[in-house]
Parts: sequence; structure tokens; C-alpha cells
Amino acid sequence: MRAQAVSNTTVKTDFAGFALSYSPGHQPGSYLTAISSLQRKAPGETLFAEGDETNSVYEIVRGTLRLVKLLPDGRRQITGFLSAGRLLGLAPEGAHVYTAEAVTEVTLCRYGRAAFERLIDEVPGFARRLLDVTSHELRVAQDQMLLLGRKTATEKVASFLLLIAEQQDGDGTLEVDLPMTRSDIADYLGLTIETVSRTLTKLKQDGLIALQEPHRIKIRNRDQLEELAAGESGTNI
Amino acid sequence: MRAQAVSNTTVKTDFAGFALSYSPGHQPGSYLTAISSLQRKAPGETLFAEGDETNSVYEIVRGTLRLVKLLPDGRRQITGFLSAGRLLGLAPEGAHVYTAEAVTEVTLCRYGRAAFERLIDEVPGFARRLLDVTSHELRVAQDQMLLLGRKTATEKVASFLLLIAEQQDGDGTLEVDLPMTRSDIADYLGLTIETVSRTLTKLKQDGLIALQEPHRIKIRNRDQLEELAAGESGTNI
DNA sequence: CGCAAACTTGATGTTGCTCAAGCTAGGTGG
DNA sequence: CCACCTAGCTTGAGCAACATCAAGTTTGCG
Repeated sequence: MRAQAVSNTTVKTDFAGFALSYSPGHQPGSYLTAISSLQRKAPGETLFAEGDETNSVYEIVRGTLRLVKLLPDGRRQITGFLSAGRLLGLAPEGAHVYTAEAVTEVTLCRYGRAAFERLIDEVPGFARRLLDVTSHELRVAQDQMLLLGRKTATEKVASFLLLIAEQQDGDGTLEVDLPMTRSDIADYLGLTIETVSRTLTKLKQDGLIALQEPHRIKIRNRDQLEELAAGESGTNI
Repeated sequence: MRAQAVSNTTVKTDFAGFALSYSPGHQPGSYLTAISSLQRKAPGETLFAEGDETNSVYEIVRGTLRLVKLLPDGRRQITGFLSAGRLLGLAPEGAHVYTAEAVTEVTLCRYGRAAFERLIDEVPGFARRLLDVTSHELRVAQDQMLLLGRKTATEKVASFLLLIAEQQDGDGTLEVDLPMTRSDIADYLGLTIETVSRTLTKLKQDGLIALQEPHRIKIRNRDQLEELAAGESGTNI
């Protein structure tokens, strides 16, 4: 594995950029393509499963992953969709607590856990950077708890669309690409496929979004969508 | 503020112990009572509110806090109950993303943010320790997402009782103290007060728990409660 | 002892789930 | 190149879990 063999100085620089990749406006993959421990996964493939030993840390170079938790009878909760620049596999306990699966074709950069751990302890400021990144993820997780526990189906779907829109462009277009299936969206929002579909149809009928193809939506009335997502109950028609 | 004025060496030792306080079996408060920046909150009092500037970091010495997120119309989600040894206020963004309120009488140790930040950067291994703690919190948050999104009311309540039982003793007794109200439990589980009450009554009737006083329950059949909590749908009578 | 807040219990209502059918699109083989 | 076939999406009808509304009851504090 190249990441482990590489000289300390080189790795240090890479990892520093790597951690910085969480800041807004970074260029995904630009600092990583130079490193050779790249890996690919086809849509639907599993990167690692819940319970697996954690012996690697990954950064996503391109594509989208989903993090999945399952109940014994098959009920599924997706705790997040990760795309370029995101880090995963950094579990201090010995085992992964979720399954990571490719949504689209995914390119990843893989690091040996031992080497990665060593860097955390040795590279000044690196642990701090990871702490900030993880704290941010925790904040996002808390927002998601509010969504799952207290928002209505419409509010959930509106929040989801805005979340995806935000992490895709940030600026003008408002054309949003949904690489995941309705089933994935449902399991992310704690709903069923049918409810997601009906809700999207309703948002379309109300003129808040356009839905040409199932995986391509356009936000037509961002303000109203944001009011819905925020849960200002007055707006819930 | 004493924490900021204290010599570097002293603070370093305190904070190291502080971070270590997350390991199982620590003695809450033992290393902190020596530091004078202690603070008390009566039940119901607010430590800080969502949106407030983050200018302090706190460790709980004694008592229980709840972390609250609100929707504009008043719907409430509790993202966690924290007790002795837990750290809060460590938000890398400038503002708190939840409100922290005392459930019971609470004693806290307060640190100035600037001093705390300095320590993260200067004390070797401290950032790493905080990273591990935060990663663990993230793992717990993901479990809670599974609960909120996919578990039934009975499964939620069973999970909650076991969670509280676990963080209270760990060993034999199985007598659990619930310092929070039904309303708090409901807002933690994404349910209503009535559903929580009915579910507890049902668990009592089925002989899984005993409920002498509203805030004191006894686990009578841990195995079956655990099956319920895990969501093995067969067991859901 | 009295009072307010919290809890329990019951009757009814509604959101979102389940079950069921049809539709659409993309990929494959003739 | 077209037709089929399958996975995914949409739509509809009925249902169930949990919410809401409404009393009562208990608890614990002053």
C-alpha cells in the first residue's frame, strides 16, 4: 500500500490538504490524484460493512456513497450521503458502525489505518483539523435528528432537496441532480418510497419544484421551499 | 475567570484528566473540584441557547443536562441527555447549535473558550483525545437516527430504558432513575407524552418493567427488553 | 393541607404506511 | 433497430400506528 510506504513529509502534506478538503469551495481530488492507492466501486458495491474491522480510512475522490444502518428484520436507515472530499472509516472503536455502499460509481483514496493513526499523533494540527471536521458532522447529525423526530413528510423532503442543492452548487442554477433512488431518499428521511414519491409530486403540483426526469429536479420557488423545510407550520398547506 | 488565569502546567494536567473522564469507570468531579470556575444551574435553567456565541466550554461535574433543538412553531427535539464527565460547548462554528438546559440541579466546570482552544493546539494528545470523544458522540448520534427514523414506539422506549440503565450502573441492580419528565423522554424519542406513558404502562403490564414511582423504574426482564430494543420484529407482540 | 405540574387513561382523528396495480425508462438480445 | 424485460417510479384505496383532544389522577412542593 503506497500510503504507508511514502515518506513522512509527502504524506504530511497530502493529509493536511485532505483534511482541508472540508472547507467550502475546495477542488475535490486535486491533491489526491497524485497518490496511487486509489480504489473504485461500482454502484451498489459495498466498501465495508457494519461490524467489519476498521483497517482503512478513505477519502472520496469522486462519486457518492451512502452510510447504512440496518435493523435485524431489514428496516434500513441511511445516516448520510457522502461525496467528494468527505472522509470515512475513522472509527476509534475497532469496528465500523455502519455499512458504506456506493450510490454512483465511486473513486476513493484508501489509507492504512495504522499509518493514518500515526499521522494523527505526529502531524501537528492534524488531530485538531479532524476534530473540527467531526464536530461539524456531529452538528449535521443533530439537525438530522430534529428532522427525523419532528418534521412532517413535506418538511423532510423540502429539507432534503435544499440540502442536496446546497452541497451541489451553492450558487445560481438550482438544477439538482439526485443520484440516489427513491428508496435511498426514503430510508434517509425515515419515510417510505411511496410517501417520498407522493410528496415530490405534490411539491411539483404546487409549483415549488420541476421534475422532468426522476433523478433531476429544479427548484422553482426556493423561498417557499425553505419556509417549508424550516417548519414554519403556518406555511404547511 | 480562574481557568484562564491559571498557569499552563496546572491547566494542562486538569484538562488531560478531563478528557480522560470519558473512559468507563471514571470518578466524576474528582479532578475538577480542585478548579474554582464551578457553576451551578437549577432544574430548568438554561446554560446557553441555540444561536448564542460560543465563549465557554463546560464539563458536567454532577447532574443531568438536556440538549434541545426547536422548530419555529415550538416542536422540540432533544438530541441528548448529558451527565457527569460529559463535555459540551465545543463548537468549531462561532455559535451554539442547540440549547443546553438543566434537567436536575447541575454543577459544571466552565472554561474560557480562548484558553481551551489554546490547550487543544498546545497540549500533545489533547486534540486526539477530543477527536475520539467526538467520534464516539457521532456514533451515538447515528444510532439515534436509526431509532428516530425506523423504530416503533415500543422499540424506542425499550431502547431508551436500556440506554439510561447502561449509563447509570452497568452492573446488577437494574433499578433505573429517570430524572427527566415524560415530555423530555417524548421529545428525545420523537413521540408524544401520551404515547410514552401508554408504552411504559404496556411494558409494565407485560412484566418487562416495574413502575413504582413515575421517575423510578426497575427492569424485570432485561433479555426481552433488549430483544424489543434491537427491533427483532418477531418479538413485537 | 392545598395547589399546580406532571402523569395516566380514554375516545377520536390524521398522517403516513401497506397493499396493489399500472407506468416509464434503460439495457439486452433477437 | 426494435421489442421485450426488469428495476424503479407513480398513483390509488384502505388501514394502522401514533397524534390529538379531553378528562381524571397522582405527586410533590410550598
